[in-house]
Amino acid sequence: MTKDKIFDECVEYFSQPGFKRALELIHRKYRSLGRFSGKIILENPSEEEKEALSRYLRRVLRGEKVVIDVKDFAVTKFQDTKFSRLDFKSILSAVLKKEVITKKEEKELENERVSDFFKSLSAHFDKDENAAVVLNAFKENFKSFESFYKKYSQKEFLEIMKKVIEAILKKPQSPETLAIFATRVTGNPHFFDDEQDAGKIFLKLLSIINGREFPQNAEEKSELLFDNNILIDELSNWCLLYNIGGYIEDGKEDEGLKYFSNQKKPIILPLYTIKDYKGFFAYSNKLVVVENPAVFSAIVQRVPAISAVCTNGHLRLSAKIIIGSIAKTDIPLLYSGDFDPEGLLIADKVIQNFGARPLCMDENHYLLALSQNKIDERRLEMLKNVKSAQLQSVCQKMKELQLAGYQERIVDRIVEEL
DNA sequence: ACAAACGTGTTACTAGCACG
DNA sequence: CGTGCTAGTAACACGTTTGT
Repeated sequence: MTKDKIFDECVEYFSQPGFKRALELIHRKYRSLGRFSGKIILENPSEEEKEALSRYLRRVLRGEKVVIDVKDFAVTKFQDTKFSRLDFKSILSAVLKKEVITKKEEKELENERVSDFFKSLSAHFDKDENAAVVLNAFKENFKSFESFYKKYSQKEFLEIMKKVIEAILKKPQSPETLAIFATRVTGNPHFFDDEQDAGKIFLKLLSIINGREFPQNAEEKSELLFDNNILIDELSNWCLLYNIGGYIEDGKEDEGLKYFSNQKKPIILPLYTIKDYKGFFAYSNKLVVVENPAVFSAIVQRVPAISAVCTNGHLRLSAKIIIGSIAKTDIPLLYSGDFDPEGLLIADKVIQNFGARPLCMDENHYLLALSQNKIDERRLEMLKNVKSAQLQSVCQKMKELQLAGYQERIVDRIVEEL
């Protein structure tokens, strides 16, 4: 009889249904121990199982529980069969139709696969020193990319990573929109869109290389990309300005903004336009920042000499760039917003980031601005994120009253202060 | 003595909700 | 309709316990 024939015969023998459960358990034991030892326990064995196992182990098995010594099963008793020249492990593998390896071997195998992956990736960027830096950052932080690695086949992931790393190496020297940038690098304008995995991976790696946290929201995303000369939402991310000038290059004032200021006309600038300025400044000796466009409008009409920025809700990148730039010119910054959790959170950010002074945002003005609108528990929770000392007392009062207050009601007081 | 299993505490994602 | 928040859940790492 040839070796193959006896192997097949052996597989057939162990494939009988009575062995199935026992062999599965033996397989599990081997995975954890790395050898055939220990005990397995079959609860409630069927007659079929008892019969098959009794015959093989040459002892009578009965009762609700069958305990089998794995070493006895796989080594001692196996030696006594006519299959003794065969390897029990390969038989087990053939019967269960799966690999018989330990957890440790499994890990090592996986590590090897990952290391092969890195090798192929490095090979693609052969001798490029800049790439080596990026590759290193990727390797060292591989953990945070593992979910993507698992999601794709190695080949697919390799292709994605090639493009992502290429993109980082080719990031623009002067501002460029994401769609144009993606087309330049990959031929596909949507390749790095942030709902795509490639976009997420790109952002992740970019944030690591920039030594930053991964962007938590749309604004942080815009900001990270903007700092790398990539623009998203370049037309929808805008900011409302009044009496504010800009520098085209150092010291050279922009005539366009100057014209609108002289005309006392508010204007809206999108990120797309903002990107071309070197800096911004206020024509007035102070800057007032407001959340609400209606209040902005009232202030501009009644105090025409003021310089003003309207954030129109949450602080967006366009407003941050302009306010940040004006803050550097060392003039006082005043902020006024609504008295609700969102409004105080915005105020907190403006105070923390740009050293602004709250304008009419104390407890007294809160009481004047008070409405009947209830604030629920969940929204009140947000108040605990307010860090500024200047806002603590009004936060306290709000938790007490659980009512919102609106800027519109205190426009007169705001105007008086300016 | 060693590795695996278990339990616990922390972190990363996801879904659902309220707001503008 | 998109956004940011919280809370719930899954994944993960660490230290301890258990079994051979």
